[in-house]
Amino acid sequence: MADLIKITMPDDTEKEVEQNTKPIEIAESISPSLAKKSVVAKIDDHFVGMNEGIRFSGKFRLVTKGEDEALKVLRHSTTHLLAQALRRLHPKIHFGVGVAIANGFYYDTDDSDESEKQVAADEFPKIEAEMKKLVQANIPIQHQIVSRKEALKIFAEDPYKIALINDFPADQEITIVKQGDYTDLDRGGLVPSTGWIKHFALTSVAGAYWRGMSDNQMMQRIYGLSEWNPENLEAQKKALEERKERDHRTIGKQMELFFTNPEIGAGLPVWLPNGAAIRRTIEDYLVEKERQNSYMNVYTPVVSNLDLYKRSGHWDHYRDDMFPAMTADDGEQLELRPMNCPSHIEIFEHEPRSYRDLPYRIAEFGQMHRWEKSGALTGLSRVREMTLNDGHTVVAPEQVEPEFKGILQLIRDVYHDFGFTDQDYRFRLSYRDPKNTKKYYDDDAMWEHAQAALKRAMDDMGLDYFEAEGEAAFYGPKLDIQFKTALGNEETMSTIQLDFLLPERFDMKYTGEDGKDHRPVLIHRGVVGTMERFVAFLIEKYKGQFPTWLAPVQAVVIPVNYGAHGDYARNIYSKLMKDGRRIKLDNRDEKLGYLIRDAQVNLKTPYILVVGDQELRDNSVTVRFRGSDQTKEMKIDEFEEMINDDVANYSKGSEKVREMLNK
RNA sequence: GCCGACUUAGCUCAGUUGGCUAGAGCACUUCACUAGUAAUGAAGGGGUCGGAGGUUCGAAUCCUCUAGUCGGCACCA
Repeated sequence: MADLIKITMPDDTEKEVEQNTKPIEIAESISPSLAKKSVVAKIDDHFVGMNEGIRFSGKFRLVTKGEDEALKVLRHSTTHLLAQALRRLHPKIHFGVGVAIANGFYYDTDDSDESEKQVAADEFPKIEAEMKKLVQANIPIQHQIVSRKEALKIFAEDPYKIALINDFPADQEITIVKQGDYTDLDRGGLVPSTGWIKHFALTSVAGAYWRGMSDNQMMQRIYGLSEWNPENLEAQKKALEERKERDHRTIGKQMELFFTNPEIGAGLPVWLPNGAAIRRTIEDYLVEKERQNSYMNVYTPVVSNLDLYKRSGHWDHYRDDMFPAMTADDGEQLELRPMNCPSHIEIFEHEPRSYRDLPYRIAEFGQMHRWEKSGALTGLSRVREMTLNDGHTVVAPEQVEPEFKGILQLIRDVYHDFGFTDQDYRFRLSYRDPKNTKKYYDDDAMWEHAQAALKRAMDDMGLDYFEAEGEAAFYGPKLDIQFKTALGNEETMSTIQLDFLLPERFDMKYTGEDGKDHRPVLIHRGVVGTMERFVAFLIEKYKGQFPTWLAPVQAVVIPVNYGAHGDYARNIYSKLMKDGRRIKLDNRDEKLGYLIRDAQVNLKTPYILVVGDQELRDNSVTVRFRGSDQTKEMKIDEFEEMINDDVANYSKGSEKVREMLNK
């Protein structure tokens, strides 16, 4: 007779069942519909397949369709389905690690034992067809525990699996999963049979280093989607297409914002007039905001003596990512700056400083040059020349926390003006990697102290954050503000970095109240990171439909008939331009509908001003707001008041504008 | 940098297995239309097919190298 085990149901009732009872039996005893939608079971944190025996007592739970965890199980199961199909088509193919990810799954493959060509996307239809056959066959999926020796034997032909097994701790139980003729190493969390996997698609293939280490062999990572129902799969595919419509590279072309070309050089973007208008608006806004917060705006050279970066440590840490130094005739070595903190330190050091000068705040919109690896370059998000919204404040040690809070407040004020909410971002405290302290400034006490100070400040402000080891700069820990982009990536928007190292390196000091020299702390901060990345972010966020205050062209003036109304249109154009608005006069000899369409679709301008006989007579314009087909005739002064108000409050009143038009 | 794919007019894309002066739509120019809220009609100009080398009687189509772009990986002060 089998032993009894005790399982605790989700409602806390306890049940005694025979060991090796199958979860499906328990589910069926509760209700057939539950059994039908249960994907897998869990005992405590361990997965048990629906048709596998429960071995231990513990908390019992069924994972059912509709839960996020069930979707992960499905996607994880799809990796095995893919592998089985691939093994049939490529008998000698090897597999690395396959996992479920946010929108789907991937599996790393290596077919180099079989052919010179790795699996490529043109084979997807064939692979998908093979996967469908396996689904049709509804092959059971069963786990089994094996000894290390058995496992090594089973996977003797699979070098990557052997490597995984050899890295398992000695006491780890090894489980494998059998799916017909296919066997994989697996911890559990799979659907009962291949028939459960119905709606999937392979999407792309890309290189990926084995175990994520660039010294290792490169494998082919096959990405795919997998969903419970066809609607979700279609929605996923559609989302992939919509990404392209939002992509700043696509919109950048359409709206003529910027370009790059090989003649100028890879990763060196050129800002066209429309893009430059957006950027200039943001720069002007931020310089003014910084001024209000007691920052002094400065300019420092784009090239500096290389010794400056040797002294700062940048040369040691980032030499490979810096442009090669230029050597002048007289032997002086000049370096395109990758950062401007050393120059800002020189500004602080330019005169003796007193404690009365602190916090000493300077800021600069400066162009930085970094030798980004060719494979990393992408549109405006990753470039070799970028304009950094950089600022440095020099503080006494006891001022670190209040200054940190002040900077964070400035950042949040800016977010408010741009209409970002706390749903858009999360705070990351970035610490050094405790396992690899060699990468960083060598002073354990400093690190402990600084990391604790950041944490304390965040706790004081009552802000939620997460902690990330290994993300710190070499000179100190930092707060990074991570934004979710419209395309679903996460990137650093703002950063506040504590630095105890550079003040040492540059022997920074100020005279204290006691008349003695003291060592200050340097805080690096960026409110919007680089202009390139920030504008790319905004393009994607707004899908090119910039709020009026940022729009490259805030209104287009369209004469009904250029011959008859062109002069009047030009007058309106000139008046609004003179008053500070960005206006385009469309002087093409085209029909009204055509010009309106062009302004809406391509320029995505907020306001269209149509003028014809009637407007000429009334000294007015007929206004149409982007996204609405309502029009309203108003006096020019009236319109000007409206658009100026729109700009002045960072377009937060654009709802009001629409209401006005709808009257 | 690494793996893979791609690269044809300003833009978006066609161009069968290599074979006649390389195509379309949009954009641009010109002409006609006194044009009222998401594309008026007609005509015209524009590319040697990313670059270099090679195979061939013949290459946008095949091969090699190179540059750039895209999808990822690694990197990201």
